[in-house]
Amino acid sequence: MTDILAELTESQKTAVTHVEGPMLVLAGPGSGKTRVITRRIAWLIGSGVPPGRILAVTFTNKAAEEMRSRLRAMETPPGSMLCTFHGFCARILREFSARAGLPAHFSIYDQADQKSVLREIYKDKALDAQRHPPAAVLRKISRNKSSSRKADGTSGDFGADLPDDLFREISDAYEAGLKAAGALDFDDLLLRTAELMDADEDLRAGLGRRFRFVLVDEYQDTNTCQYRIVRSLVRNHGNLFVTGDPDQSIYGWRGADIENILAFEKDFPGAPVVRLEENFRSSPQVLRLADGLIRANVRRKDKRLISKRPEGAAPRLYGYADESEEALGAAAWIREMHETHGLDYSRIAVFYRTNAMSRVLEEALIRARLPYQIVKGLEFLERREVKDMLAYLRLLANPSDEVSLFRIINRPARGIGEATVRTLRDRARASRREVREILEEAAGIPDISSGARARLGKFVELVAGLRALLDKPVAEILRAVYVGTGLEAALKDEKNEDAAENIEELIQAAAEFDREFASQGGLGLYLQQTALMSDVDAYDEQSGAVSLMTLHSAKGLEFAAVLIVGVEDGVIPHVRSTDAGRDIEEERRLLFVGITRTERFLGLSHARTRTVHGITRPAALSPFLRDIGGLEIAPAPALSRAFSIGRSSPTTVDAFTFLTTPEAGEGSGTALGFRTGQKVRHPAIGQGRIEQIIPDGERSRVVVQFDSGPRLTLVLKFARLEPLGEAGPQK
DNA sequence: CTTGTGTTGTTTTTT
DNA sequence: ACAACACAAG
Repeated sequence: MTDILAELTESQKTAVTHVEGPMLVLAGPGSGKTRVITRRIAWLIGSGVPPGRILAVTFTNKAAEEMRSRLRAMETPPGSMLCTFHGFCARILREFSARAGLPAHFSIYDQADQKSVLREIYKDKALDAQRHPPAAVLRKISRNKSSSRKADGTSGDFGADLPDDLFREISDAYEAGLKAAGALDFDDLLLRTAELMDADEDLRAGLGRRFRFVLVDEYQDTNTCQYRIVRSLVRNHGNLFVTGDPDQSIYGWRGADIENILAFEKDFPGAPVVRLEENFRSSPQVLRLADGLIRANVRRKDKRLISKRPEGAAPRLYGYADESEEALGAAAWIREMHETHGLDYSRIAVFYRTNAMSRVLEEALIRARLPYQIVKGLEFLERREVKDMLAYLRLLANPSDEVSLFRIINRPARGIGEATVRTLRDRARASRREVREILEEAAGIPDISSGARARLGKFVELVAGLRALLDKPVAEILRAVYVGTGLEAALKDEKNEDAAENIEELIQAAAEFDREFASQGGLGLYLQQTALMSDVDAYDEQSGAVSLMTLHSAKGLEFAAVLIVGVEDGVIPHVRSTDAGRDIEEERRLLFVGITRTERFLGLSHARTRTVHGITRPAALSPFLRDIGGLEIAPAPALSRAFSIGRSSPTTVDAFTFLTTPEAGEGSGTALGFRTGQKVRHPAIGQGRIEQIIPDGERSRVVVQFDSGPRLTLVLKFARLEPLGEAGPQK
């Protein structure tokens, strides 16, 4: 019991030893939050609470796993429920499937599955996917479900021709489709659980007794459904312990409501609030930068960030001509971190705003022969052959699963073509029955050719045969599917060794699952786990490789050295986040989250032009960096030539002078020193001629036609244009 | 019914 | 610029 409190600060102790009643822990980045949660679980158990009475909800499986292993290390008795919200809900819904009106083996549909459902609907209703983009429809459906607020009109979905009644029609058909397929999407998992507890008081109270102590991590990222679930769970005992940080709320776009944490004290009057403001992760320099940045936000709880770490290196800002140079610069930066500072590659990370930005980085790292891992776990599960295999499994577990059925009915090719499938589908729709029922009696359908009928019959038999294996270990089922369906033979025929290897890997992994979870339920749990896997879950801290990931994925992780690329207006904050009334503060928080992952070395980089969708545009430095103008940032030294690759030694930053010495930009009049027609030189792009001047105070811009081709609009202050031959030749 | 070609959107972030 | 997807030919 005593070592549970070892090496804790006073406020951490207060949180750890809290037992009855609600508590809010406002935990700044690096403040030992995970430690507090795990120690509190240990404390509760040490005080006699049976482990099974404790529920701790985390944001990612990774975080849950981390806690589990820390508890194991502390030799805390196992048995507490540590999982993600979605995992928890999936489990509850499976346990009480009958009361929830769900099939025992409901499927969980991911985004790709959702799209398939919509595709079918679009076919049925002859809708134009161009005019009414399915993605926009899905976004809206998701929003409605996860906020479970009355839909507040039709705000937001720009560009989508989606009148209310059409949306309602598609949305209704979508829900009907899911229901018929015995499937739930991610939002349903939460919504149905919330509804179930509202509708079934016995069940709600029972769960409340079962989970007498509820802990919720990352509370700032809960949406309305999750909030409802939590409130229902603790209604009788009020033992709710939440940790979070409003400044790290970055999931508003998927329905997370920062109000949940901001209003905690109103929801639970008198609840003690513990602030963890000491940061055990980042150097004072990093923290100062982060603090200066986040202070610009209005909707937050004021909070100090106090570094308990020794002084470190000054954060640097790097400027490059374009994203390729930036990527090469990143490689050089990584090398410097590794070689001069002796950091292991696995302690180094590069963050970016969008997944698409990883590509250039990858190319550069390959060229520089640097080991890296892209934290994107779903890539493997998204392989076609793997998805096919999983679709078979889902179909075995849930015969109604139409998306899975259509996916594999002709995979490998077994002569059941589009025409046949359409007939089945149309008949099912016409008679308002499930496709599988039609399929099973297909032998008697006259408008299917006898050949096709025979093939359908064989398929039905095949599936029935496989279904007999349902209770076997997952690896065994997978093997039977692989061989029995002829997939193995087909891949061999195609000489598709990659695919074959992937499937072998899948079976291997399943065998591991079987060993670990044999007792807790077979195929159902396996499918649930694979469906609820997330990107970060694949992050391997011991890979010995540099980690590349999105800023979103980075949350909860920490690295000795962090480089954030693309710190530009339009990237961070992202263009799509600035329009349609979305919250710009969330973008600032995103950068804050990225910065605060850093222990010692922080780099920010930006490119002066960036190519997106094949269009090259000039990119101004992120306006967020202006918020930290008063802070000390060491000048960015050009990286030593020894580290630079090819011709791409990084150029020193332009904007920097402005940030550190504001007076230089303001009154000097340099901005006005330019005139139309003047020849200028840009350190990265080369020579050019000013075509136009757009005066706009601090943000005065010039349009420059460069000799090398591009015509760019540049913000004078950032662009560091040199006047060239003032008395030079005039036309 | 598969295979190849052309056209289109796609990209913000994810459980 | 690229992938997915529809459409056309073999």
